[in-house]
Amino acid sequence: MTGEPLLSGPRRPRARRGEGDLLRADILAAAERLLIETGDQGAVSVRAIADAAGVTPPSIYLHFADKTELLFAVCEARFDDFDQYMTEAIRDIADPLEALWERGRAYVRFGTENPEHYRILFMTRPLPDATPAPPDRLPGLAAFSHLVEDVGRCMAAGAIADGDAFLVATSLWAVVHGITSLLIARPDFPWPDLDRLMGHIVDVHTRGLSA
Amino acid sequence: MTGEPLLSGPRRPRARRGEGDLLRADILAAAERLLIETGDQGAVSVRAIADAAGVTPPSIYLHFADKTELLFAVCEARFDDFDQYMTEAIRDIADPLEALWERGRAYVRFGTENPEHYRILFMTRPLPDATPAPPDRLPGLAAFSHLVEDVGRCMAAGAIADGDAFLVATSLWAVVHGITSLLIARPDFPWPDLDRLMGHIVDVHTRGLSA
DNA sequence: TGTACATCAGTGAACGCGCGTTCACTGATGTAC
DNA sequence: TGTACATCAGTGAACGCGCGTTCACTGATGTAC
Repeated sequence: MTGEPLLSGPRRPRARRGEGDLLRADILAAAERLLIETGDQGAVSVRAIADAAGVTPPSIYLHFADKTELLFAVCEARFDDFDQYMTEAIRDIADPLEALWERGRAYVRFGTENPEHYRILFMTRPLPDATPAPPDRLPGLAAFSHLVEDVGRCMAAGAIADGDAFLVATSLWAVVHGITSLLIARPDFPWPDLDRLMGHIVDVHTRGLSA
Repeated sequence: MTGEPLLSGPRRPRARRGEGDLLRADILAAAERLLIETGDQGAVSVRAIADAAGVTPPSIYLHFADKTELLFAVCEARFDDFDQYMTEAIRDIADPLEALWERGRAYVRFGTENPEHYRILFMTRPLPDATPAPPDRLPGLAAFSHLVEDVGRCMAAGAIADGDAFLVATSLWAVVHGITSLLIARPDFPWPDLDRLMGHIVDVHTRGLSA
């Protein structure tokens, strides 16, 4: 009596000698794909990832010490994407205040279009890795620094009142995160039209932060 | 050879006839206690809840159809607490604008002091219950309605510009939720002093929403 | 050019575990006569 | 007041399952001579 095949998906061809690291990328891609498909971090098991990558579970451990390290690596890659997405979105905007608001809109857009990524990035408990990572390599720090720089530019241009750019950036982050995460976590709420809501928030902050 | 005892905690005395519902309350209390202690919804198993309540796992099913129903019941109770906490906090504040801001501060306080409750209420995916609950019984709606009323009072008093109270309330909710949930999910971030941050946000909104 | 060998990518089977849930049952409690 | 009985709260054991991880291995690939 033969058992079920260990791999239900297509089998991945074995990498050539010296090219073992190719599998690492495939595993990361598979893990991310599963996160998006299932929409549930808890449902993404090592077995499922291995299957999606076309290999057997032990192969995972050739490239990652354990499941935690694997998921952490997925997050790091996503943070980079997120930062790039926002940078791209405001590249051609000359007015610093408009750039700041567009960064906010891009933030909400990325989050709502990639809810599972966003959930991993900002809505889950920090991995119990216990090593709080040196502040200069805190995942997501680059993106936040870019926000602080945008705020600084607005202050320099006199578009918003001079003050603590870090404090202002933190509170703006809270606003866009609040919208994004509530849209993800409470889709059943009778949300007003998103553009209208964002417009209102931009208005309030334009007046509230004006010089 | 005798096995391990099924209950590691103290055994709960059997309820008297007709008082079986007492266990229901004990189970809810135990589930909530575990959520707070472990700080992880996934770590709260039916077995652990039963043990904490001093009964065996099958007893749970005398009172709840399944685990989902049990956790949902816990959430409903928490929503009520949350609403009451905020109502209490602003009871003696006559000025409508000051009451509005204090409601916000109470919101953040409740969330950061009860992070696991808050996580269940607003940071987890809606239970796959699939019944989106009639809007009038949406858990948490009472609390939100009270916020809308506060905003309406501010508009009536001329403390903030007239407009769509629902829209304003939604965006204020997003702000306080943003702060609360980020504080919970990203404690390692170099947060500014919370009072200072809240003060800044209140200032911005006072100016931004002024008539 | 041919062959023995070391290296490397990946496999198959199994481990021990905790999970949600079901089922047949026990034994205390209140009730009817 | 005494006893048989129905009811009810809760138990003990087991179910099948999927999990993360380990271990000894296989077989293809490149290299040294």
